[in-house]
Amino acid sequence: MSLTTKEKILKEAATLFSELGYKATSVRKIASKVGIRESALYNHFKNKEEIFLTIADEIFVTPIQISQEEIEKEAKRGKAFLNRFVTQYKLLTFDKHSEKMFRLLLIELFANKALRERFINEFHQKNIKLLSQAFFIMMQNDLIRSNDPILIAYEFLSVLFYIRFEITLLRFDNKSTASLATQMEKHVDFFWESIKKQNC
Amino acid sequence: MSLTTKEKILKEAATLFSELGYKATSVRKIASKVGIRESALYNHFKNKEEIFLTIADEIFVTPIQISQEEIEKEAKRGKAFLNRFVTQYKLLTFDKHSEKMFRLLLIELFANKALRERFINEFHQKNIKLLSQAFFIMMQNDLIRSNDPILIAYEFLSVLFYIRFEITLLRFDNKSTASLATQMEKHVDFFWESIKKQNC
DNA sequence: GTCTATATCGCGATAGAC
DNA sequence: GTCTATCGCGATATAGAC
Repeated sequence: MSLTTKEKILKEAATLFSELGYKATSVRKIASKVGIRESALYNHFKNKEEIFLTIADEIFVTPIQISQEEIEKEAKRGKAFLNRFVTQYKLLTFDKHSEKMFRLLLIELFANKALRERFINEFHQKNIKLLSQAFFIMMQNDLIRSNDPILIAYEFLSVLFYIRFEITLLRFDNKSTASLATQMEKHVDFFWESIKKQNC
Repeated sequence: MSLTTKEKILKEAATLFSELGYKATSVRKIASKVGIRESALYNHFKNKEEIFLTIADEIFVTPIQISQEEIEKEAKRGKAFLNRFVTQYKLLTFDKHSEKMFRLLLIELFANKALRERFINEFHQKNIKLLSQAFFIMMQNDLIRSNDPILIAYEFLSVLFYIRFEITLLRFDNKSTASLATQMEKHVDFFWESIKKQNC
């Protein structure tokens, strides 16, 4: 619990940036929350931007990773793979720090081209690639009906993102997200029924 | 093409707000684009916030409306209703002004509580209500399998929103959205196959 | 490493001449 | 209705004492 001044700065700045955005967060406010003067802050960081960039790097640090081998193994299990994916997506959505970083990303998305590109690559493309690989394997194993794996991946991911987006909005105003917490599981059930091989 | 000064202010301010956000758009920049001094601007608006609020009102002005009667009539046509809905959603997504207003909404969403509430009500709830009514009618008419209409509405809308979100991001950097333009139609096809009554 | 003091800037907004 | 001039403020950032 005993943080260095530098760590305290990053902690308070992350909170402020993720609530007010880059521009509206002043060096003054950060210093005030830390309990030091603005000038003292410049002993730890070159300028405001350096503080922001240090924090922004965390946005794309995903604690959860699935290896290529795991995809191939897990995808053969069909719906169980989707459930596992959603469980991890839910953890990210409800984890306090991940929530903060996701909000920061959304707030700064149109102000920062680098963030936009990393969003497309790491939040969209990476997930689409992973999911379409899994759906392709499910088709090979005759678990789901034949279709474009990328289209299916798109359909599956979109709903999760939308729910996360809504949850992030509601939580910012301390509103209840109870109904949305189960929405992701309902999505897996509905989706699996849509794509699975029919036996009729 | 001959705009009054007040109209010019609104036009230039809308562009700036939708690119930089409220805070980063200065009265100075607006006046400069219009071709007048800042002080002259105050002859038309009380202050910066009044300009913003005038523009923000447009965000929720939807040119397209479907009446209750039309829903009941159109929903009976099943997939044709979904195609019509998506056609209108696509028009909004690719219309220059609507795109600008949507971006403004996304940029200011976490800075403005009123916008968040109107987003939930008018972009989410309103569409979910309309769609779930339509799906309910489709179930009554035995066009689609029995299920929770709200769940299905959620699944249908989420994908459209996600595609619109991505298109808005890509267009901001003048990147191609060609593949996404057809993605919405593919969504209808995929979705209809998922929910329609099977005859097997 | 923190402080006080200060430089410099851009911001929103107003007063008053034309 | 537009201009010049100006005010007061809060912002980022630096210099130099302790």
